[in-house]
Amino acid sequence: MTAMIRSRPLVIDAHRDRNVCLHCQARPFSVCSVISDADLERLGAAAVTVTVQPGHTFIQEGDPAEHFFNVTAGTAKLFKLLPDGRRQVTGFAAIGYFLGLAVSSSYAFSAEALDTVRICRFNRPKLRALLDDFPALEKKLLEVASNELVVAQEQMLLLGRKTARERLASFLIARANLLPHCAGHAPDGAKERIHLPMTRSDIADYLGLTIETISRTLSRFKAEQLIEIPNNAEIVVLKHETLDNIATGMT
Amino acid sequence: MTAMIRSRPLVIDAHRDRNVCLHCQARPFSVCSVISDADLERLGAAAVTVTVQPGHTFIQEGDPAEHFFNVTAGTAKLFKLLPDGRRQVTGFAAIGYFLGLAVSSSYAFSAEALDTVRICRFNRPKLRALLDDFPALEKKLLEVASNELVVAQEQMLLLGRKTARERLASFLIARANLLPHCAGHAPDGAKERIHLPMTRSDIADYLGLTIETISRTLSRFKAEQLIEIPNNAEIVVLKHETLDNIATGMT
DNA sequence: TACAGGCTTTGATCTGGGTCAAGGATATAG
DNA sequence: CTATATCCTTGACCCAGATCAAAGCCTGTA
Repeated sequence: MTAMIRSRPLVIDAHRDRNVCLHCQARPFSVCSVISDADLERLGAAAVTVTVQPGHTFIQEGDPAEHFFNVTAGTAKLFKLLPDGRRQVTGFAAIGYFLGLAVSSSYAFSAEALDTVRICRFNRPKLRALLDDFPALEKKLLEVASNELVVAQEQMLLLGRKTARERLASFLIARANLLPHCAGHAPDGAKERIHLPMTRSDIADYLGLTIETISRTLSRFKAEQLIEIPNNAEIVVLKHETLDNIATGMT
Repeated sequence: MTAMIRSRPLVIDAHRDRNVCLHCQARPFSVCSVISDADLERLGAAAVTVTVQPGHTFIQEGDPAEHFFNVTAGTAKLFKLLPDGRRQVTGFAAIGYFLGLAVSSSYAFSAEALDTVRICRFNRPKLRALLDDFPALEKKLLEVASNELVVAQEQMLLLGRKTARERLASFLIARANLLPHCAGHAPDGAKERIHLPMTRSDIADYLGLTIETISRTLSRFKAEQLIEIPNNAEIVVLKHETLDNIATGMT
């Protein structure tokens, strides 16, 4: 039974709860945080909860953009392809991420689940109605879009002008800053254990490098005692400040 | 007299016309297009018209973001710098461009006028008031931000995964598609004359290359009869389709 | 007409990161 | 426990584009 469900790439959760949003773990991290508790039922009614299995591509670049998504659990990679298969990962969508800003009539990117991903799905008309009814939601989306643009420009600087070493350092620092405690201010002593749900190949495609360069550069960081690599999915940042200096080209 | 004005980097236009917006050349291309004629006076009252001389940096990355701008004439380059001077041009802002989306509390980029640039300047509180009074304006900004994100992701693909040849072809095609007539559908026969207000150095910093590579690649395109270069600020696209195929990696 | 200063082009050489290739670690299936 | 697959690491070598260097070529000034 569970095996059967496991084998299906997309699962639309059967039993709908009118209070899904009220108990949602992702709410404080997402655009939904601007909706008051009183209006949550309205929000929940517009959304469909979907579970995506690891490796499944649930948004295909170029497809008509009928749905918008909010990630409530897991992580997805967002990417664009060239005809010959070259890939650029444009970002990773984790809990709270609103998917569907970089969208006109069709999706500008594809999205694939890295692990088991849970999403809230809205169709266009229902989202439109929500935005009309809750101006705060529209304002929040604009704010989120602005932040995404800042991040995108930072990534252009990385892709256009940084060395492999600087790119990896930037990536590790950005990941470390996602951690709840004292973002961006960890001293060189404190150990920060960061989780990497993506493969080396995904990191390479995100940073405009190859897996070999990722591997070599991480090995070098390890040799320099800047990081530890307990396993492939985790990295311990030993010297946050030093890595931060490398990331910003101050070396 | 004119010489004196020329020497000042920023000129705030003295004689304010309450109907500035009504006769604005940039309106059809800008976010202001969603404001009805009846409300135009309100819009004009919130804006200050400013002229920026070529070469002047009128937005400095990191400065507190007190103003938002709308370009009404000329072109500016938007860029980010690394401490050692490496530069990434993240875009070019021409007529109708709204400056201030990639902004949190401080500017995420610098902006420098390439030629004489005219801008409408809004301060934060006044823009906030306009957005509250005209929800259509907020919706329009979200739409514009979405489009910018699509463009930004396309640029990440270019910077992360395209060859020098593909980058230049992409740039020329994007410029050609800015031309009013039949965007994106010019046959290989038709001549499209594109204007380049920026230097080779700016193009290099936009495409993550060096001026030498820009120059060599353009020379090669010329030798292959794909383009003509009547002067440094203009390029005639002879084979749009062929360049488009190069741009998308289909070669 | 000459000269200065800033772009741009072109050539020669170098190198960071890509490509190719071999092995090692982990994981899931049988 | 072994087989097969997938991912990761490391080494040897190569090349697209960077760097270094030297002319051209405008445009404005006098």
